Amino acid sequence: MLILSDLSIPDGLYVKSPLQSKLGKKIITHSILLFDEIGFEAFTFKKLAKEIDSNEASIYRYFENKHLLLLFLVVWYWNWVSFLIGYNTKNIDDPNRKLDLIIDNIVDATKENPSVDFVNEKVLHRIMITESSKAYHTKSVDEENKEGFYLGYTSLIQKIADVILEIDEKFPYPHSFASNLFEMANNEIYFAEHLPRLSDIKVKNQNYDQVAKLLKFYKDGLVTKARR
Amino acid sequence: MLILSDLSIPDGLYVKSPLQSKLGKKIITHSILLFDEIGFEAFTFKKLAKEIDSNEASIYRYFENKHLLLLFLVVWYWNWVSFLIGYNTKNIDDPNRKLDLIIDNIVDATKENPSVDFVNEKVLHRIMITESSKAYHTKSVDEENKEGFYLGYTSLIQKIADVILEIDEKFPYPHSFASNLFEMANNEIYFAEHLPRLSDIKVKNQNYDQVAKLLKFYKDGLVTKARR
DNA sequence: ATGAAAAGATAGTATTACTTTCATTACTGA
DNA sequence: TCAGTAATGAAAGTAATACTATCTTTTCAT
Repeated sequence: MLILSDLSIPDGLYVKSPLQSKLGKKIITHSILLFDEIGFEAFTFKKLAKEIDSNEASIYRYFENKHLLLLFLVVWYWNWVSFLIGYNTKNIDDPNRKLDLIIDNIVDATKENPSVDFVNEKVLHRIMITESSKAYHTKSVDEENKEGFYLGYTSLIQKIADVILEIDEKFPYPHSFASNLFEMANNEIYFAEHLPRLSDIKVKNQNYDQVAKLLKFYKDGLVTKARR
Repeated sequence: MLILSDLSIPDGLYVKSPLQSKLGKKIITHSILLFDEIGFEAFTFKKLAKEIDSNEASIYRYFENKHLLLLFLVVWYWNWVSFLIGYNTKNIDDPNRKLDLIIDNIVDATKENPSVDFVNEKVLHRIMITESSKAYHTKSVDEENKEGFYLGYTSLIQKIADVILEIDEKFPYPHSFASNLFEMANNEIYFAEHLPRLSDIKVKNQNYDQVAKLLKFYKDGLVTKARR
């Protein structure tokens, strides 16, 4: 089982760390389920409190508002994927193979991987697909960025960019390509499920293999030693 | 000047068409400015009413809620870009050149192009970059998709996909690539401005040339006759 | 067993997201 | 041109949201 402290999260994201107490963990567990069930817009602390037989005021002792709670989950997810990428590529030398594994983890980190007991990673992944971009498309991004809330994302992208440069040290857009892989993975899954005419991918039974194939097609087309 | 009826928008998106009356147009004009100024989350009909010296109830006669108002603007934007792409590529034969022009329009449709008097397209573009994805990442997508609210997007993507297939009839992901170009354009601009470590692009003075260059790099790397 | 910290319970406020009703203004067409 | 209708404005009301404050009870660590 994964150790919590591996996934360090900037304070400032929370009022009091939810990872240290029973109630805190219940908030995390059930906020994931509730976001998934009713979506970010309809989600309220009152509804969440009801789910866990607690009350609004208690939840406010952990998180200032639902935006920061979502951002907490998003940061958790970034850190978790980051951890898994390190974990799964640690003994791999070939950067090309490494990038393939990274793609597999980006597309579906829940596949045969360590997990944390009170976090349902499968459901968390679903939230990320639908809601994650709302966490950083706000008027408060710049301020939050200054506070280091996005270090999880930037360091994940940096890791991927490094592997891209290992394959092709002259590649002109390593960070853009890395973040695009990440964003595209979510988008393609979302489109396949909800707006299928925006995609050529078919997803059935939570099987995202075609998405991984698509990302690898991008990779092989753009990032190759022989390109120039 | 562009004729409004070129940009047809499904009814159901609005209670009463805002394009037929003075107040309706004021709502469109100022909702664009207000979304830009305070963001989707802080935007309310009450605040908008104050801006246009009207009142909440009157705005509710045009739009059910702010989500549908945003979606209206997004659909408008899709239709506008779609129109411009047709307009700017109509006498071009070379599909490769056509796709380059499409990319230019995706990245910055406000450059030297027809516009509508009561719509500030520059500001609208900014809203699209920050807020557009919120319009279709909701629990109501499927229902709204059934009502045809996303035909503007799907037909735009279909148009682009057709050009991609003109270049390379065997290209395996024409729709995914087309929608990714569109989404990536917005993302890269957003990242360049707010989370620069997620991108290699620099944007200064609203100059998005580097983004266009990036998208064309993708295009040239992936979509070529000689690829196989 | 005691004291501090955490959680629960309750109540309260301002704002949001609407709906309803009625009065006023504008516009339309015989 | 004036009667009727449609559009807008003004006001008030409701339920839910997004909090904050205060006080009591429970839990937990020494």
